[in-house]
Amino acid sequence: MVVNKLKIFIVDDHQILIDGIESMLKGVAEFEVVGKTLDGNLALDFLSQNHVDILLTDLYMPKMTGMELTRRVKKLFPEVKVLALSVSYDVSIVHDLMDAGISGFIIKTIGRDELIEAIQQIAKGNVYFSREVSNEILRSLSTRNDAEEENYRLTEREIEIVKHLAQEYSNSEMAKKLCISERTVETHRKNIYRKTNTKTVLGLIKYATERKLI
Amino acid sequence: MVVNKLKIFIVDDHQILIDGIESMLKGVAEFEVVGKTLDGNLALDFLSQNHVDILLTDLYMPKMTGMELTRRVKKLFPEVKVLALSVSYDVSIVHDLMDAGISGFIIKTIGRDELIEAIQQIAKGNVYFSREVSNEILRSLSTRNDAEEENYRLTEREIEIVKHLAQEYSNSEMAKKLCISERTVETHRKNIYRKTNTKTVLGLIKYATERKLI
DNA sequence: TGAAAAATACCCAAATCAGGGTATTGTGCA
DNA sequence: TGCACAATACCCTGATTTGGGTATTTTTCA
Repeated sequence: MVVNKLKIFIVDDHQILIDGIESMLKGVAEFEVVGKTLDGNLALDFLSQNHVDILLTDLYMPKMTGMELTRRVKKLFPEVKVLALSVSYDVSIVHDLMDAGISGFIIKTIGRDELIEAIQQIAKGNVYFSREVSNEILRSLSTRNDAEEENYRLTEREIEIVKHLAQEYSNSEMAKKLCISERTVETHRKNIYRKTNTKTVLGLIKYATERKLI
Repeated sequence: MVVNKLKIFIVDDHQILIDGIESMLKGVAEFEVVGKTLDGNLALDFLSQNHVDILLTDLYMPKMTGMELTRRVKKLFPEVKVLALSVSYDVSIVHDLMDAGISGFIIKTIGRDELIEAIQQIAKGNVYFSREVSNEILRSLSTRNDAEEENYRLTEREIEIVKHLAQEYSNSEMAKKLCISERTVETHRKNIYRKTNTKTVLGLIKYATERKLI
């Protein structure tokens, strides 16, 4: 008797990881990788025309973040289960991901076996989090409310400013380059500092680098 | 007739990438993954006891960077060819890697085919760089020699200042912490900027990081 | 012991940034 | 159609940094 295979779709901006995961999942009889893309939009296109059980997505991607992709997927195709893959964990983002309807969250330090386990669990309807992540969630629940890490998202324009800051542009240089007033640049910068809770360029660039915003 | 397989060893702090690459290379008859670790030191241990043709290593790892691993490997086992894998390219680091004796440098946006090609090329004794990387190297070579790279050395105190700057200390904070006048900190800073030919904290930190001053 | 280098400190001025506002316009979503 | 948000721009002020000096003391080393 033929069992229906779990149809899996992979999104990651690193081709090598896609290929690797695909090779890895090929060895599992109950899985079938039905597609893969480097970019969230193409994933949405695919989902609109094909049946997919599980969407495995990287969180930090240039064009569309895993968060945004999850939101859209759950809105358009709520039956698709989403498993997020990240290089690191960050409790604040996990919280938002759960709001967005994520089914699981694993970090890249895990191996083949745990990946397979995670996929099997969420296929059953369970929720799966890497041990590191769930520990951190528990820890943060117990020490909540002291330093409320608000999770503001930077707008595209703001990220553009951050990228320029990373290249050592001054406010006036950015104003010239982007054809906007220096006042506007200052406003963006203020908003960015407020949202990221940073106070210096260096701190901001560290923040942005850690979160792969740039 | 049995052909000798290329013995490959993988080092990456992300287990999933290791497993993925291994699965990927398993499909290639001429390759054999003889080992893999999450950590450079264990790789060195392995190399001391086993024959390995190619060491495939991530560049950014917590305990030992790919750069350091490359240096040690080429010193202890010069016949082992090293292929570096990175999420992004940075010309200055590529230059240092070549000094360290690297055979190839690829970025994670490449796929299975290019990875295999890269391994085959460097096994032959050739050098392989991802297109993005080699383009950038050529570009940087063409714009060389304009800003004479004087090799001033920073004093210990100056490096101490740089380290504090990297931790987002302001001049007045450093003055307090180091028990010196704010004027002195300013002087150090001026001298540092002059010696390193930088103008901003961020630029300085980049300079210092590239040269491993901090 | 004497010269060189390093660390210290100060003066001055201009440029830049940080942080507090408010306000207008356009766009997309409910 | 109206609200929320993004992008734009301006006001103000104080803090901080940058960049040009000079100068003294301490350390290092030939």
